[in-house]
Amino acid sequence: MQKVAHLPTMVARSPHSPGQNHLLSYLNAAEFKPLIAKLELVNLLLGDVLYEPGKQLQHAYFPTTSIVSLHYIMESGASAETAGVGNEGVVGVSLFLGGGTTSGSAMVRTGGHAYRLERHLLNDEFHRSGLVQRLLLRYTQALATQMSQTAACNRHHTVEQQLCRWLLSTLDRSSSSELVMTQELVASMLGVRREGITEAAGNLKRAGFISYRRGHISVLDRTGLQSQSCECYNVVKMEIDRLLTNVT
Amino acid sequence: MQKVAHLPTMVARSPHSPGQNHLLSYLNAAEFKPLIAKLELVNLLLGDVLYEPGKQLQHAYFPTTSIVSLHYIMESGASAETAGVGNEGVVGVSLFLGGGTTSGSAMVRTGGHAYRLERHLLNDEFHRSGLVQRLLLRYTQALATQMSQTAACNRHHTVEQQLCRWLLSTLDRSSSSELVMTQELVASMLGVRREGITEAAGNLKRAGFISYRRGHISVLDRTGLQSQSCECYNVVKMEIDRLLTNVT
DNA sequence: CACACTATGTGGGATAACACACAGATAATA
DNA sequence: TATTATCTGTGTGTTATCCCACATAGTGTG
Repeated sequence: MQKVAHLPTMVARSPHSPGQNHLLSYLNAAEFKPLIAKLELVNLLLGDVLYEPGKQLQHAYFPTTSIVSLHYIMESGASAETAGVGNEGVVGVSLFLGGGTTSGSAMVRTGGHAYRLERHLLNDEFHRSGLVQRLLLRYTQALATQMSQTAACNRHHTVEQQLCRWLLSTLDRSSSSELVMTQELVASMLGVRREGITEAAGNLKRAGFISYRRGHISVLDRTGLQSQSCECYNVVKMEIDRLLTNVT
Repeated sequence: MQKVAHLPTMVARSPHSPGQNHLLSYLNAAEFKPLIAKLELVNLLLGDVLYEPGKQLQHAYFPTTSIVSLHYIMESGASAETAGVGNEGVVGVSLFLGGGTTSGSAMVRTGGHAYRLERHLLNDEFHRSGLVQRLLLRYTQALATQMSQTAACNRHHTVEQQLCRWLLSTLDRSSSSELVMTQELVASMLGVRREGITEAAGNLKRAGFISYRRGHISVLDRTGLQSQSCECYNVVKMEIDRLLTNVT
């Protein structure tokens, strides 16, 4: 998913580079150097909460190796992920949309790095109405696509199909085929019971698509997973590609 | 929901006025007269399709008395509404977000009127970076809130709770307490079977909250419906109010 | 008025997911 | 190494929703 062909000069050689984030990788022109210089590299730990309902977000986060879950926590305490954000996107669209806060939360679901930008700097850049604005708006549409696809998927597809979709989209945001996460975490992201994930994962293991041990899931057969996944994975992936490839 | 207190001059006295749409009601300053003049009043019929996956949208629609459903149609043919748009919003955010098309569809679910604006005119105005842009971006966030709340709601709440939520939000967009719609239509919007709606509606009727006859549903006790509804109705309503009240 | 069409009501059986309870296995720590 | 935490596996029973079939009741039309 991370196409950096349009960006020969910024591809990461050093362990950390803003170019590892797909949106930031577009900003290689000289005019963006001052902006890039203001990015702050942060290390996000599993479970870190980037925002909560009603709390003013202070920074936008551009993940590189981390993955963040946007989710809603119900009054009952149950929760459900409505979208995920990895190196293809940015956490904090409400900053430039104007709301400042949202009714949902953002939590780190895979530890790793991200570059963050202070909210006023992001807003100033957004209102220059240039490439950054176009990128952020297109990404906003990609995010809306994810949310509405999740709504339809939650309605019509089985836990096993959804687990496949979720593993595939997580894999796209990871550098390794071994994902570090417990079944408990996956369950809370999908908003189902842990036992349901145990059962679905058992099926996928028996089919030879994945293997796992306590806290780790390895994808052995990506194609196999796709065959068991619902269409939602592809719909979202293709829409992200369409919206965020060759933005000028 | 349609607070027009900030707009004393444009409140509808004539049967049709752009001021009946909450977003358009903000545009009462002299500078917007040329824009308002370019709005075209259209009559939308139940079932009209405003856009489909992959098809370039030609106009943005600002409903006044009509209600439009944004939904996704699965490969299986099943569908699910991901958000509704009435006099509080606009259909076609993908025009200014940059995608042009979406993976979902938009269909009229309550016949009525809307004002439409040719896509280039909308885009030009958006890029003036003034009030219209701020309104559209805030509405975009409200729409995203609806989508993600629908995702969580589909995961955790019962058909009856969701029916209450849906009736309440439809009522907010209607001038009458009698909604013109079949149980079949409601079922396809919520993405459940018609029998499920028959059963849930029967319960609400027995409780005295609604009455209905072939093709018509009347809300008798709004408070009763709220008591049976999930929290999702209020979350979305309050967020729309917060985001779209007193925008300057 | 008769008819066709569509909407609504209801029942029986299947199934996916839930809730709870607990056993076994693995990792972290003392 | 022993102990404790936590994670994973499994069973039983329950429930919401689905699927299918068909009965009943409105509504519009010729």
